[in-house]
Parts: sequence; C-alpha cells; structure tokens
Amino acid sequence: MNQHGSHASNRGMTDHAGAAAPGVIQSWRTTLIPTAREAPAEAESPSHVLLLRAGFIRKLGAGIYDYLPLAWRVLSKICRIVRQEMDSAGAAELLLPVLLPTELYAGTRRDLDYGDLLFKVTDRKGAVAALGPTHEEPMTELVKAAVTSYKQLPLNLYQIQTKFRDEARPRSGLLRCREFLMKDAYTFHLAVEGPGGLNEAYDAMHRAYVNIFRRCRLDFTVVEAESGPIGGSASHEFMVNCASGEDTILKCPVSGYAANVEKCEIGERPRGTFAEPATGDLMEVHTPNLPGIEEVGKFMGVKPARMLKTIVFRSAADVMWVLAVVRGDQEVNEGKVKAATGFPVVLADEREARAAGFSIGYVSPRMIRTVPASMLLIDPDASLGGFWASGADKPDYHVKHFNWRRDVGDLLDDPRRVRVTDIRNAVAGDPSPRAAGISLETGRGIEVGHIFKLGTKYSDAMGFSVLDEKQHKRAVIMGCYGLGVSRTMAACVEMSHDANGIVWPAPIAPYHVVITMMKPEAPEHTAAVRTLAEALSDAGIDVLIDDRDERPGVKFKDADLIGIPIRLTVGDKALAEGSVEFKLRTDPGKGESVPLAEAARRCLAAL
RNA sequence: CGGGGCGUAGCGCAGCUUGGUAGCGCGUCUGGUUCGGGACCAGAAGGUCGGAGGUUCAAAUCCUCUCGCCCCGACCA
Repeated sequence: MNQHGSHASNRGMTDHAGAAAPGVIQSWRTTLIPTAREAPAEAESPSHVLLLRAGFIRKLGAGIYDYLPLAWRVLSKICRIVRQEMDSAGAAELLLPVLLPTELYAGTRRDLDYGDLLFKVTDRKGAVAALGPTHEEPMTELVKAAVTSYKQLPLNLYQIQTKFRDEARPRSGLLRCREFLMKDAYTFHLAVEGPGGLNEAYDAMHRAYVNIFRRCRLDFTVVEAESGPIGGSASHEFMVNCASGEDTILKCPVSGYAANVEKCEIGERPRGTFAEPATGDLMEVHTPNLPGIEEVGKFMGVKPARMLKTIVFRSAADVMWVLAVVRGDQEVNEGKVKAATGFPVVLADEREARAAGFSIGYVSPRMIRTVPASMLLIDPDASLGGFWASGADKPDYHVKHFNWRRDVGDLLDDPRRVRVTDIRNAVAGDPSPRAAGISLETGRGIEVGHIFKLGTKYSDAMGFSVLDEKQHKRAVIMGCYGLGVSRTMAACVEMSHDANGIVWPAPIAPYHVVITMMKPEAPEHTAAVRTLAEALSDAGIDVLIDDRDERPGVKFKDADLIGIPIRLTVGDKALAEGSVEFKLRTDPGKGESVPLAEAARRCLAAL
C-alpha cells in the first residue's frame, strides 16, 4: 500500500497498488433506498434533511439512527480510507468491548467527570457498566497488562467502533447523536522527543488525518485546540469548513495560524497606562432585577463595550481569589486565566464568594483592595482609559465613571497583585498573533477529528509504568486520536449539497455511477446496461442500476437526491447511435452523448 | 437542566377555541391512459388521534398525570 493517500484518491477506486478491485453492480430494486419528497418536520439541518430524504438514515430514537445501505456504503468507504492511512502510519487495528465495567474508572474517575453523559447499564448481578464513550481506560488497561518492557514501546493501536454518549441535547441528525461511529487510536511511548517518542507519533497521526480528510475531499482546517477535559498538553482539531458548523474557528489569513475560540491567541493590543483622567465623579445607579450586562447597559444607557465585566475565580488548591476583568461585550477565557495566574483556577462557588465579600453579579475591580488574598487580571481592552461602568460591589447597584487609578489605586503598580494580559476569547478583527497588522478572521466548522498529546495523565492514574534501559521507572506517555466517522459523513453532506440533493465526492460516494434506465423492461436496453455495467465494474467503478419501473422524472430527481457523482442515462435516442448520456452530478442540463465503449474510460477520468 | 413548541394513516398537515359519523395532500395498491426532470383519470387499502386516569349520555377536542420528540439556551468528542 502506498503511503500517500492523497495521491491514491486520483484513482478513486484503486484499492491496492496496481490492480483495481472490481466495482460492485447493484440494482435499485434489490437494495433499500426509501427516498421521500418531504423530510420529517423534526429535521432542520441540511445533512439531516437530505440523509433522511435520500434514504440513507432513519431515526429510531432521539440521537439514534439506522444506517441504511447507502449510508453504510459511505461509512464503509470512509472506514477503508481511515484504515489505509492508519495502517500505513504504523497503527494496528483491534476491537475493544463496548461494555466497560465502571471499576475501570477507579483510577481516572472519569466516570464522574463524564457524569450523565455516560450511558450506564446494570447487569443481573447489579454490576454497573458504561457503554464506552471513548476507550482510554480499557486501552491503557490492556497495554499495561501486555507490555512488560520498554522494548515493546512505542505502540499505536486503534479501533473503529460505535460509541455512546447520552448527550443532553442530541441534534442535527448525525452531527450530534447519542450513538455514533468513531475511530479512536492511542499511542504509548517512553519519551516525548526523539525516535519512537510521542511527538513523532503525534506528527504521523496529524499527517494521516490530513491524508484521510483530503482523500474524502473535504474542505477542512486544522486548528490548535485546548485539550479540554480529556487532559494533556497539546491538541489539534480537524474542522470541516461549513457555514452551518457548530464551532467558531479563527484564522490568520497571512500566516496560516488557525485555532478554536478557546485556544486562539491574540496579537499585541494597545493597553492603558492607568494614568488616564476620570471622566466624572463615581455615580451609583440602582439597577435591580436585571439579569445580564445587556439589560444593565440598556437600563443605564451604557453600551456593553463601555462596561467592565469582573468574573471571580478561585485557585483550586488554596484560597486565592482571581478577579478577571474584561469588557462587557467580550468573554473571559478560563484557559487564559489559568495560564496567566500560573495555577489552576475554577469559577468561584457563588456561596463561597459571597461569604468572602463579593457581591456576585455586581463585582468591580475595586474588590482587590478589600480582599487581601486576591489578584486582578485585566484584559488590555479593559485597561484603557475613558468612560467605564462597573458593578458597585453591592447588590442591585452599578457605578458610572469608574476610573482605574482613582478607584483601584497604587495596587495597580504591584505586579504580584495586578496584571494586564490577554484573558478573553478572540473575535474576528482581533490582531493576529503571528502576523503584525493583520486581523483574524472567523469561520464556522464541524469538528470531525481531534488529536491530543495526553502525556502521563492516564498512565499515572492507572499505574502504568515500565523500566527503561537504565532501570529507571518511567510513566508511559500517551497520545489519543479520535475521528468521527459518522459525523464525517454528515459533515460532508453539510458542506456539499445543492437544491436538488447531496453531492458526494467520488471517493466516499455510495456508488460512483448510477445508470438510469429509461426502459428497464426492454431487452435491448437490459443487455446494453449489463455490458456497460460490467465494463464499469472492471474499471473498479461501483455501479447502481436504476431499473425501477418509474417515470424518468422520478429517477432523475432521485439520482440527484442521493448524490451519485455520475449519471449514465440509457434510452432509445442515445442507444440508437450506440451511446449513453453522460452527466456529472454537478453539471446542469442533460449531459453529453458518449459511445458505449468509451463510457467506462470517460467515467474513470471524471472521478 | 431552564425556556418554548409538537405528538391525528408511511411522510407533511387540518380538525381541538365552541365535545356529537376522523379529514386533506403526498406516498402505497388495482385498472386504464401516459412515458426524457417528482403525469392524469377512476377506484381501494391504511388510524389504539402518544399512553393512563378523570369529567360527560358522549372526548382527538375539556381536566390531571405520564411518556416521547423538536427548537433556543446551558453543556458538549
């Protein structure tokens, strides 16, 4: 198998180096393709509507779907590409149980972290098992027991399996469901750097993912990401670019830097000197029963961009309060707050914060003066001079004309207590962190892959270490690599469809060619179609023959709806001159006449 | 988990306010006429009105409880 999947896609049907495997020939009448003119009212997003209408999926319950033959063919093709790229990147496939005894989580306590997201089942003895949402624990358990020497590392193991998550709110069909098909891989190493190290495997997986999504012909962006609750040190997300995507991503159009909202850095911004004069005397305003910044601003006649939002965090370890101040129209980024303080923080518990004197909902930066164990993080935008409104540090009151120097005082000059630094989410228009004078742009994306450098989080928690060549005990270093197979299918539809239906890229289309028979009952047509289909199959092309006794219009509409890349129409007119009509799904009109003998070559060239 | 909405034929919906024979379109089946972009005519089949309880002579309709599903938000690989 060649290493360069993206090249193999040029011959979409080429399976192994050289010989093309014969394509399938199936007839519409003998497979199950229940197309519908209308979709159920509950479907809204394009992929959901089209996959339902085109007969790919059926709903069995909230977030639970049947995969009908067309869908299964697409999923199988995606899986084949995934396997080829994973295998050539040095990974080995296996299959772990779906049913995971909860004792497995004793070390990592992730059953608690997952909470209600974890599906649980109870067996006849009362023992509780989880339906696997991911497989860090069983995989680590397996490798821990089987690997007894550092000489057996590194390892790269993966599986393709149905995963379960009891989503609070399943939505958009296959894009967020409770049961989904996913590839997950895990790597195990003695070191981060060097041959056999985590970084080497991570880079190889990164390349494999790029190859996979390229071969699927998806339009995607690789973004830097926070590693999130799964833990670890570095992470990338693979996002299909699509206006209807759930996630916002930020890109620098010049440097190529891309990141998700949680992670995105912001370039140098102007900041205040704290010497700016006050705009007026501090003025209290009674603002009762106003739930948010928007409402308070409207009530006081102040734009959110001129208000200071002070969020109270607490260090996880000891009692140190961290006040994060951003502009009212911007959002505090918890990860950046952690990075700025240098220690883990959590959003303060409301009751505790109140007990410490904070009027939650009405906190101002002035609290740094009255709470000794506290520090103030100020976002550059919030540090500027000019008019500010802020909380008044007592319930139901805000103040106008807040001034940094006058109201906070000399503590501003103490770098141990007060720091001006980036602590908010990036938005479109912010300066790029990688190119001076360039603004970040935003786009929407659907996350189809996510890779993490886990480090020793799981091996520490589960006691997985080996002796190295110097007989030193070393915690095993891990990486994990997820790829949503069923979500990839849906994301592809989301990205690639038109008013008539789905438009599949050839490499993952359920069939490459649909032969639309005008007269399925006519023997000469049947004979011609048989010859044609066999020629296509010999060329490695998957063929669906629409042999239904339907009117032409119905067949054309259905062919467009299910999105087969090429349609060959066999009818009296073309057949009389020994031809078929050749039409790409993306072409308008009726297509062009191609001699029967040429058809296979023509199709192959177009895929 | 908060807010909103919906469950009536395979799908889309009306009927509910004001209780009284359960309807329409698409699809399906039969016959006929058609046949290159979701045909036409005639006929037919198909419904525990999500479920349970209650009120009533009588409940799809009113009341109570319950289950399921969708959307917005919170959350989220």
